[in-house]
Amino acid sequence: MIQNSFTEENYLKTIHALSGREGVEVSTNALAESTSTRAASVTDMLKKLAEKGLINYKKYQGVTLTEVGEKVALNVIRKHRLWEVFLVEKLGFGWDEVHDIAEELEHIPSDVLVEKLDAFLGHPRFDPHGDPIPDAKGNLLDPDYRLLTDIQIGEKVLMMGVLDHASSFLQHLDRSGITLGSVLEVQDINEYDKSATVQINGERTLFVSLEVSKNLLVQRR
Amino acid sequence: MIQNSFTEENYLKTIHALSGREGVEVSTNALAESTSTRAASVTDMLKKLAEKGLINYKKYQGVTLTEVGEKVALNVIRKHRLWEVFLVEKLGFGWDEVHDIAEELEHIPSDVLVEKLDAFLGHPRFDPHGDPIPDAKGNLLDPDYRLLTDIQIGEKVLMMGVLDHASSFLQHLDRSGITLGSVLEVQDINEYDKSATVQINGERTLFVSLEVSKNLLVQRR
DNA sequence: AAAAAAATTTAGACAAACCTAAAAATATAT
DNA sequence: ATATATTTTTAGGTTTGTCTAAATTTTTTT
Ligand SMILES: [Mn+2]
Ligand SMILES: [Mn+2]
Ligand SMILES: [Mn+2]
Ligand SMILES: [Mn+2]
Repeated sequence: MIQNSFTEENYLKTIHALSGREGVEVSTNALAESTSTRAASVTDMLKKLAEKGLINYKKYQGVTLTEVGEKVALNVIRKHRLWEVFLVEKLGFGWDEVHDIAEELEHIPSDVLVEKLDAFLGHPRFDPHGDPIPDAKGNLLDPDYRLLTDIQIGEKVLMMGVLDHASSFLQHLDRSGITLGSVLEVQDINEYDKSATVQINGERTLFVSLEVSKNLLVQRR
Repeated sequence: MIQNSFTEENYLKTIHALSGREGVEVSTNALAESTSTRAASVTDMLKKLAEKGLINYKKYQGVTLTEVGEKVALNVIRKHRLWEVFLVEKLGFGWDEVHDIAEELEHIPSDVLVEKLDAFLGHPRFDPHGDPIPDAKGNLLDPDYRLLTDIQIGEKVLMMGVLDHASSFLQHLDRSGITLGSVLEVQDINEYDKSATVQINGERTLFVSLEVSKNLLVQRR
């Protein structure tokens, strides 16, 4: 098996993220934006990845992952999320502190390591942010969560994940006492600013701004 | 704090290893040999490391680590050995399987990560090969072990570590049933080939070749 | 359908870490 | 003390992943 570089893996992961589940074409500029590089650099890399058979690329047409590229991307994502579980569950990091470290750990190349880590963690299905962890074969769950903004007054939902992974957002949730698994009941929605009054675990009530609601993934129970 | 590259860290670690505890000058060729590069490449890197104040370098005179360089090297060694403990103790790897993976993990840059890992492992003082783990301040124990070749007939010693870290050697020890902590009693030494008859934990006796004796670190009890 | 704007690619460079071949310095042998 | 051998450095290139500026293609507007 040929080794992909750190950088190549990051491009594949980014293409996967921007491509969405429908596998839509990703533009050069979108990739430049996401990878904090210039469009010209992206073009260079796309040529190389196409050469290696990891992406489908036709000049000016955007890119999608090939089957092989998808496999590689999902394996990197698997490692990222497993390491995040390790950092939170075993080392006691906060969910707001683990992304950057996992960003490095995800490139450690050893299949045995990943499988042993997975077993050590008890084969977790979700990472600390509620994102599903692909299995060793590259199967990725697609839990159909909805946003808190889509929930009607009176409904009770489970907090299942976040759209925004920024540590500032996660820390805000910590201060609000909203964690994965919290039961949220929408008691009222303000007409003017769409902020919601939400009861948490049948206890405290809390005002949740639209900005926050838009980034909370929840599930009906 | 300025970041050193993966490669720079490996050079510093190698200089530390070749420099020994006396901090003797390391030659360009020795570094080329150890890093599997050419002397010309080593010279390039030495210039850069000297520029950064990590080594003392005068053309043609060999190199030593500066205080700062030593700190960096010891921190990399600390991370390497802690990760090896993790891989063996927590993930169930054999001591013959962990070196290459730790070689990658040792470059993950996060002081908090190292300290949390250290705590999670219970502040181990030695790695799976018996090598002492530097503390957070860069203090490194210097246990004065001796080689099994220096032990007289009739003496009982504790197996404390290995000089050779090659997996082939470690696997040979596994097959012989010699592990860290084994009590070894030298019962006889063959005049001709210096092979030893050794009793392990007061049980089985075993023939140990000179090649093996030369690589076993032991301690009088 | 042409013009203007936006997106993308090409051309030409650069830094990091490596290489080979040649030159220079140091060490060893006569 | 010279000659020879060894070690180390310099000179000039290569590859990877990046950059800016210019050229080209595609998209949008008029
Ligand atoms: Mn993450
Ligand atoms: Mn995550
Ligand atoms: Mn090791
Ligand atoms: Mn070790």
